[in-house]
Amino acid sequence: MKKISINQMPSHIGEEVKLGAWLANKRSSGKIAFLQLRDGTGFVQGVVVKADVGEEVFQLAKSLTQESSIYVTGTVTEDTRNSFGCEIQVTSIEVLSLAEDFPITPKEHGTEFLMDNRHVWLRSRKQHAIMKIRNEIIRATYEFFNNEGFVKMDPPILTGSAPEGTSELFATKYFDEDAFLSQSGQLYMEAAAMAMGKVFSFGPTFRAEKSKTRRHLIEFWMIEPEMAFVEFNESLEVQENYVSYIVQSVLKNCKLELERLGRDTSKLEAIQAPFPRISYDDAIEFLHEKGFDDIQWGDDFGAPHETAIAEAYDKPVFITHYPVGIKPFYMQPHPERDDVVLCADLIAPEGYGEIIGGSERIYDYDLLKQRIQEHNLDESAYAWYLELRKYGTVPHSGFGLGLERTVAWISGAEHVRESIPFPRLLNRLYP
RNA sequence: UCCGAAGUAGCUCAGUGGUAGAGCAACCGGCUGUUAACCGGUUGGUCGUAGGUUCGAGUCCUACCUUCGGAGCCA
Repeated sequence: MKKISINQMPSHIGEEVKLGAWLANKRSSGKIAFLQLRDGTGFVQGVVVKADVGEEVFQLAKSLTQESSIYVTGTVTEDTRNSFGCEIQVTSIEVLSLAEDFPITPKEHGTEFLMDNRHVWLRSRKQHAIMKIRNEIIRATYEFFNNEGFVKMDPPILTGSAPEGTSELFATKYFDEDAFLSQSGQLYMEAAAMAMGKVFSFGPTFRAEKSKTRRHLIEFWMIEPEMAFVEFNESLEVQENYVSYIVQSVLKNCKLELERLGRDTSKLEAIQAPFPRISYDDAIEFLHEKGFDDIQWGDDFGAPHETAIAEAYDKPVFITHYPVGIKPFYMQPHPERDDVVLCADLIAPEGYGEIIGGSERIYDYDLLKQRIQEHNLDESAYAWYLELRKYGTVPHSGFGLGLERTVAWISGAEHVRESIPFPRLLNRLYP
């Protein structure tokens, strides 16, 4: 008899098969029992009919506890009453381990309890669906950048200096030296782009910020492409094509998961390049028209401002050309204005906030050196970065996409803590 | 760091100065198509911690702790 996984069942209808599974839940009456089975690849219902299996197997089925691990043998049948399309008519059950007192019952739970039990919360249908969507976004990311001729290059995680000096860093020791966990691989990716042309990284990022919102994690994953000979507007096109690609990939390959999450897929279907662009200048004017009198030209947007702008569109929107004073030192100035830079943030719809920040980078040696001095940065730490502008400098652009915010948006999760397997939050280092 | 809310059974909550409650989970029983199944029964408590007011405090007061939501900052 063939041992298969749940996701293979639709192509084995009518056959007798064996499944390794956990019992997610069960319902039973005097003569029939329904076992909700899961094996990681999917969820399926097992039907145990007393008249067919006999007293012994039936009593065994009724005695199973939530999350017990079993081997189930039975015949795969078609069933159109559920969206998966099949069931298994159980003939025998082998108990591998009888679970006791599984903490997450089929009832509501509070956030703290669920987070304390994250190691087993991941087994639930909703969390499983979000993790599958996260995986699909990662898979589509590799596919997109490979198709576009990018090379994956990995920047270091341990660094010796603060790349931007703005956010707080996690400090650690590197033998006798001070070291910090990476908060962005960007500067290294610029060096990589000068070697390989178009590159992208995908790795963890650490920010010791005391942020406590649904959009913030202390440790999160970022995709950072960097492209030589690519100017500002060309970079925006890559960004909108990339975001469209991952959304459409999820729609195509995660139908069951989106359904299980109750996601409104019509909103995702609309996510097709090109995306609207609004300049910082126009955004300020727009906000004033909307009655926001708490922001002036030169201020950075707060969360309510971003949300108000995003609500005006049914696609992600680029906010471009921010004032030079509220952006990092490495951004290329506008060719005709010295008060704004060639940068753009991409704001996701439905209040999920900024998912991409990007810019064209300064490629003139003297200007970059001047900016490093203006920002009071340690010149010796940036010597290698500055040198990139000495040896055949070229226009280049890049951006960073926050994976968890993107996962939260596409899956409709209310908080980024559900879009990463083991979230690191302000007061959360366990499990 | 600031603003707001909340801590009562394993979990989710009710209890508004006078005997500590319900649903779910667990356990026992019933039920042939259930979908957070349903029905009956049983078990289960240092009411976040410390102090105070009161004849009497889960309830009122003070301090502290923890969690949640938001702000700032950012992806």
